[in-house]
Amino acid sequence: MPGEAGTRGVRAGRPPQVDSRDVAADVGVSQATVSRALRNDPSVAEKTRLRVQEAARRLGYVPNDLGRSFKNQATHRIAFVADLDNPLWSLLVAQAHDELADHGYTMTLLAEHGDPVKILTYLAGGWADAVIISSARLDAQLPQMLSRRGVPFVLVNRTLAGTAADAVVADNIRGGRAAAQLLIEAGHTRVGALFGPPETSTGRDRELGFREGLAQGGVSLPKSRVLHGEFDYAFGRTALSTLLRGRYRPTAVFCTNDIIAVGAINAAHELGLRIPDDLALTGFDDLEEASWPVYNLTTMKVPFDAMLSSAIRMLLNRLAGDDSPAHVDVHAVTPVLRGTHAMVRGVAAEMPPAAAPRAGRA
Amino acid sequence: MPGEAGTRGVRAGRPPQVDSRDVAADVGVSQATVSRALRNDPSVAEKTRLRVQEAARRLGYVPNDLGRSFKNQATHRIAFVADLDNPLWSLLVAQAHDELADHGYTMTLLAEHGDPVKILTYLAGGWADAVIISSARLDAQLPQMLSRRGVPFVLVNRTLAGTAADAVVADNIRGGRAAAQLLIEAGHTRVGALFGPPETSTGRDRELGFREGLAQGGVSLPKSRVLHGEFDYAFGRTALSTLLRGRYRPTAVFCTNDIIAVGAINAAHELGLRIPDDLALTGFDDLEEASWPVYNLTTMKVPFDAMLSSAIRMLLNRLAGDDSPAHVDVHAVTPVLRGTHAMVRGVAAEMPPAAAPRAGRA
DNA sequence: CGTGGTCTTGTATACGTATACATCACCAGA
DNA sequence: TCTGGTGATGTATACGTATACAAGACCACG
Repeated sequence: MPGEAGTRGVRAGRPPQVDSRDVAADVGVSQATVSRALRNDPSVAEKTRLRVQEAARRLGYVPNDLGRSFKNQATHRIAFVADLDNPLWSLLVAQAHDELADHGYTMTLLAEHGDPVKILTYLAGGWADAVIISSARLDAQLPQMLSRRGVPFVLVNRTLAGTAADAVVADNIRGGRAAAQLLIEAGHTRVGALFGPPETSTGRDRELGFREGLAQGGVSLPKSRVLHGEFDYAFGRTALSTLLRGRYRPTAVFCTNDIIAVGAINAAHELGLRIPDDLALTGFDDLEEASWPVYNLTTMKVPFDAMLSSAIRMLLNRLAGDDSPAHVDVHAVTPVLRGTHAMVRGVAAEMPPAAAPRAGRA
Repeated sequence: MPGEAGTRGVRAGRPPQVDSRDVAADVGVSQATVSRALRNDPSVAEKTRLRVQEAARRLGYVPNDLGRSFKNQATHRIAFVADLDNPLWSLLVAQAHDELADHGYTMTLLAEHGDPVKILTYLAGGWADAVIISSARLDAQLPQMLSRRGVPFVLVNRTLAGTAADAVVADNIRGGRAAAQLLIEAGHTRVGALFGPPETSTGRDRELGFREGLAQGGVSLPKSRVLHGEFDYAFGRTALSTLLRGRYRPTAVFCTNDIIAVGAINAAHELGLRIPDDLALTGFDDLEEASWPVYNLTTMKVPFDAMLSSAIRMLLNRLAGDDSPAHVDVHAVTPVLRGTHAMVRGVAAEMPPAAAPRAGRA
């Protein structure tokens, strides 16, 4: 007969694992009673529960999570799909970890750049109870596949075309508009832009809003002063130099997120440009770095904390059985005025940048 | 009879899950054959395997990961315990994710600041096959508990007192010494230091090495020019100001990691100090930011890529059955000379900092 | 035509836990 | 004393997969 005592729970080369039956044998009760006692089932007599708990502690019993998950067909685990090439993810992941832990969930990380089929195989196989998707491209197929499989998920920071899905986003269009107004009010007329990837909703919407804002203010945005690229440092750094090589260089540049702006500031620093005198910049996101003295970046605050909390709340509700229609939660964006934009007093600089007197507003 | 078709695999409110028996019924073979066919067991006839695979695809069958993990008592999942308060973690996690994925493992993230008992409960319960610990305090109990439980683990970047455990570290003592020599060779005699937490091996060893290096060069390090704090931006920023308030302010400051150095540079920027003319700085780690123009930080390169790869290799070997004695892998640290240290030409500045001619070396 | 072997598939079972149901002890009330 | 009820525990089973073992089909060869 297989499964004799002594052969059970032996993982190759490891100490034999104590299971609930061992505890039961020790106390002299059934395995079921052990299970109940440790889960504080009220039907277990107080005295028995104490004896079981004592024995469990003494024997070093820890419930086997694999058995438990298997039985319940639930893992208490939530997958976080992030774009690990975008530094923003670490901010979101750290917060998500803590909030999920508060609710008894753990988090596993999946990179978006991984094999999508493999990712789906994991997720469809009961690998996690639900999914947080923090950085989807508009054409991503994962959300549709998940909803077909009935795996709850929520999109954070970005949305998707077509799919009706729970999502939490910032009001990127308004934010883009506000950024445009900021630069226009400061007197800039020769404006440039470093836009993010058009296949992301953030990239698309911020660009859209910014263009709208400029149009409302009667300021044009010629193609020669526009570049598209990734949401990363490298793009900001190289693209700014490119932008400044043009014939009519901009006096102000809209950067579609703070990372790009940081890259741009570094490029400006390297070129010996003074900010905001020679060149004004705005970012988007209000990462912590934006407030650091070396950057002191004027930007649009995106309330990631609140957004992520909201997303997690939505997801936990779904897990609790909420089956109301998909909901998109839009959070307002607020300008944070720091030192990288400035009032233009005189005429904007020509080829050799002339100093514009500083007039910080915040 | 329970378990009739139609009631199986129904998770509350979700589409019924297709299991291997459904596929078996569809093809007209046994469940065992399905399992074998999809795992490419050579004992399955080619024709049968194709029929099974076709049916699996058609029915949308995905193996239930919970059942599989349960059966195998293995998750193909590795836990990464990190200190989420230290920005360094995101660098390590991103790389670990990809390397583990290459080997068929997924990664779950656990914050060190979480409840240690809960963490242990997870890990002892078969929750992950192995553990990477990236940021242990010297007094951490987790490693001992893991080794008692027989859960394979490896320490990255930091080591522990007493415990014999697999670990991969940088040669922090030598690195500290090299940093001291660097400043001494540049002519600094009035040196200060922003040391990290003494209860981390990195903090302790880098401090030790730096003190040794200074002693060898005959340079003293009075208490008034030393501060201890966390490995974070806030410490660097506030501590530098404190340091400069002293009577005999340092002309050069050793920062125990790059994050602290970045904080210090920001503080210097805020105070209007020129670097390296008014104040020289060195960091430690060589994060990407160190090379950015606004920082241009002279630092000690810690080869995190190689270290993490080595750690993962060690861990996978353990999982493959390697039971050789614990091994500590020490990686060399190399100075990266950039713009924040400089040769001191004249006499070091007194209270009102006088300019020292710039003499960058790299 | 039987025998032994090879290929292929089926049958049965185990992994550890949670829980529906059965059972038993005990006590209150008639 | 018997009945019905309650509280506590035991028994049996299911979750989905992987695999040892049994067994059947088929062929080659004597």
